[in-house]
Order: sequence, then structure tokens, then C-alpha cells
Amino acid sequence: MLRTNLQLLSFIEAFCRDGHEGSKVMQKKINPGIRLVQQGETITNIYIIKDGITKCYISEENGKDFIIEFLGKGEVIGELEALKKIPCLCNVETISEVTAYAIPDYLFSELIAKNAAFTEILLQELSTRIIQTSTRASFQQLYTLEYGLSKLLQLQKEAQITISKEDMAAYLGISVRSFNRTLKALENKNLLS
Amino acid sequence: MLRTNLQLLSFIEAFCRDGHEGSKVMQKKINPGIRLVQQGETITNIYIIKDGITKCYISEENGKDFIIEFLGKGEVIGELEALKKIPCLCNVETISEVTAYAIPDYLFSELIAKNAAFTEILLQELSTRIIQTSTRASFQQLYTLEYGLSKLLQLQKEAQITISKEDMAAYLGISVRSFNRTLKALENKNLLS
DNA sequence: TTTAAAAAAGGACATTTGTCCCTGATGCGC
DNA sequence: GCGCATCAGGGACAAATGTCCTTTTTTAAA
Repeated sequence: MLRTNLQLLSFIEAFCRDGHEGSKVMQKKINPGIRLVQQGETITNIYIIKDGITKCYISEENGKDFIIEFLGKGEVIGELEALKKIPCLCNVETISEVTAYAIPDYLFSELIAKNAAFTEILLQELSTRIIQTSTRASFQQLYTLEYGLSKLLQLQKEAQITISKEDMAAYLGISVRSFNRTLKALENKNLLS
Repeated sequence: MLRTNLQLLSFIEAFCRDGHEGSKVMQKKINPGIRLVQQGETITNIYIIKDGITKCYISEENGKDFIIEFLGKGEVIGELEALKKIPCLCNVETISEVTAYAIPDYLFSELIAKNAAFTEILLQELSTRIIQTSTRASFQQLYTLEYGLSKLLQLQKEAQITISKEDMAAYLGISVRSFNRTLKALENKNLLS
């Protein structure tokens, strides 16, 4: 549930250190609860998270939110928009304090054109996203909420992060009421078993 | 709902025609209802659909299926598996008679390494898949079935294809019973409005 | 410590969806 | 045409989920 890409992080850190072009990459520090990227907006930077956690979510017209993913170390933001030259699909909001590299989009395009290692990392990243998104969509549609929630709690424990109930509900695509109800049901089962 | 990628189709057709390497690409004709690719299996070919329609679906352990996408002209099959060197995530089954190009995986890797135009097309394709998968997951989780179904019927009409009720239900992630019920509800509304 | 305000949790009811099973339609062999 | 088998459709009930609103808990201020 919390994605990371340490390979990409290493790449960008090396790039900043070694290359003369590294100076075009800015480092930013962002407080928790700040919207880094706004759905529908056009952005000119691609971000790579150096540290911290963000949530990437779609706000639907009916007022509901769906969290696509929680993004951590080494994850990239805005790459789809840069590749396809479209406005942002999602909102991205910081959950913790976040440090991120900001890469101007022309530099991003240049990297793809000239740096095969970067392109390979990017291909891997996109592949992983498709796999995870598809797998999750299937899982959430076809299993009971109780099963999905228990799996989510487990993942959260493993990742050693704390996600608010509201965010977990948005990740599962359900109301907070259902979330609470199912949580209680799970707790009761654990007591009994 | 029915994805196509005419750019990729053009590319591969030109590649077969012009290059000396084109001869390594085989053309296959497959009858309807045949499973091209089996979940969990390892494949050594990447397919690009020249003509016809397939469905790409995940079979969950609880016996239910979830259709990720319907793939048409120019769509590629097995690219994630080749890129990440993993067993197949999905089943892919022909719905109509299908003609497809079969590309050995070593040739696919070679193309990525040596042909920037191909890589660019691939990046675009992967991006599109992420966008569509995410958008759909959000939509299906947050809107009513009735809304989702009416949109699906509309898409089906536009694409001028016929999908079985069973497949549409699997695409929506619901039972056939719910599908029929909602369909009836929609029909009644159309009569009244 | 007390009280008011805000946030979180939960009860009650309506709606949606799944499951199970029956019914009626369709096709096929005789 | 008749009888049988098969399958799609739908009825009935159970389970899951959303909505609305009340109750409880937490927080902060006086």
C-alpha cells in the first residue's frame, strides 16, 4: 500500500551529485497536510520523494475521494502528466513532512530521450503501478470488505505507518461508517479466536 | 472500455515489412473463446493484436473473475511480464476471431534497448493503462452501479461491439444477478423519461 | 474542575447487492 | 409435435453498505 522505489531515489541522488545538470533539480521541504499537486492543474515539475509520505487521490464530482496510492521514498509524482502532456489526474497531498526533488519537465523529457538507465527505471516503475493498480481493483471488487480491511491493517502494520481512518476508508472506497463497523466486527472476531 | 493503439500497430507492421528482423515476428490466427495466455504461466512471446477482440481478466482464488480490460487493435499482451520477468498476471482470452503478432521476448527487450521510437510508444501505452485503470477503479468504487452500467452500455454502443452479459458483469465486478436487476431498472427509467 | 465546542463513534433505517433456488424459455433428439 | 436437458432470468430472503442523526468522547478554554 505504501509504494517506494529506492532504485529511482538512488538514481536521482547520483544525478544531482555528479552531473552538471544536477543543479537544475531543486530540493523542497513541504509541511504535512499540504496539497503538492492539484487535480486538473497543469504542472511543470516532476517530483521524486526523498523522504516522507504523500497520498495520491482522485476527487470525483459527487464529492467523494478515492486514494490511488500512498507514495513514499523514491516514488515519482507527475510523470504521467509529463509523458502525456495532460493536466493532473490526481491530487497529491503530504501526510507527513516531505522532502522532494523537483525536476523541471523539460529535464525529465531529456532524461528519457538520452539516458537509457533512467528510461529503464521508469518503465519498471510504470509496470509496477499497472500491476498494483489492477491487482487492487480486482481484489477490492471481488472480496468482502472485511477481508480487504484486515489485509490493509496488516500492510499498514508492516509498513510501520499510521494512516487516519478517513484515509483508510478513502483507500478502500467506502464510507467511514462502514469502515468503523467492519473494524469493530474484526475486533470481535479477534477476541473470540 | 475497448482499448486500441493504432500507433503501436503501425509500428509493428512497418517493422515486419521493412526490417530483416521482422521475420522473427510470427503472425497467428486464433479462434474465438481460446485462452491465449494463462494466469500464473510463464510466456516467452509478447503479442500485439492485429485484429479482433480479447478480454484480459484476473481469476481470484474465491472463484470470481474481474475483467481488467478488453483489448483490441494494436494492444499489447505480456509486456508487463516481459519487462518484470514474472509469470502472467491475467488470463487473456479471445472473444472474436483474433489475428496477432507474436514477438519473442528477447526481441522485445532488444527493441526497448535499441529503438527509441518503440520505447516511446511503450511508455505512452503504459501511461495510458495506468490512467485508465486508476480512473476506472475510482469510478467503480465511488459511483452507483446504475450510473456505471449506463456508462458502460454507452461505451459499448460507441465501440460497436457486443459483450456478453457475463463479461459485462465481470467487468463491473458484480454478479450477473445484480447486472440483470440494474439493467431492468435502467430500462424502466428509459421508458418513463 | 467545569463547561462548551468539536470530532469521532455508533444506532436505526433505507438501499444495494449477493445467494439460492425456482420458473419459463430455448434448443435438440426422437 | 413431444419430452428432455440446458440455460437465462427473476423472486425471495439474507447480508452488506450508505445516509442521517444521536450519543459519546475528546479537546480546549474559562
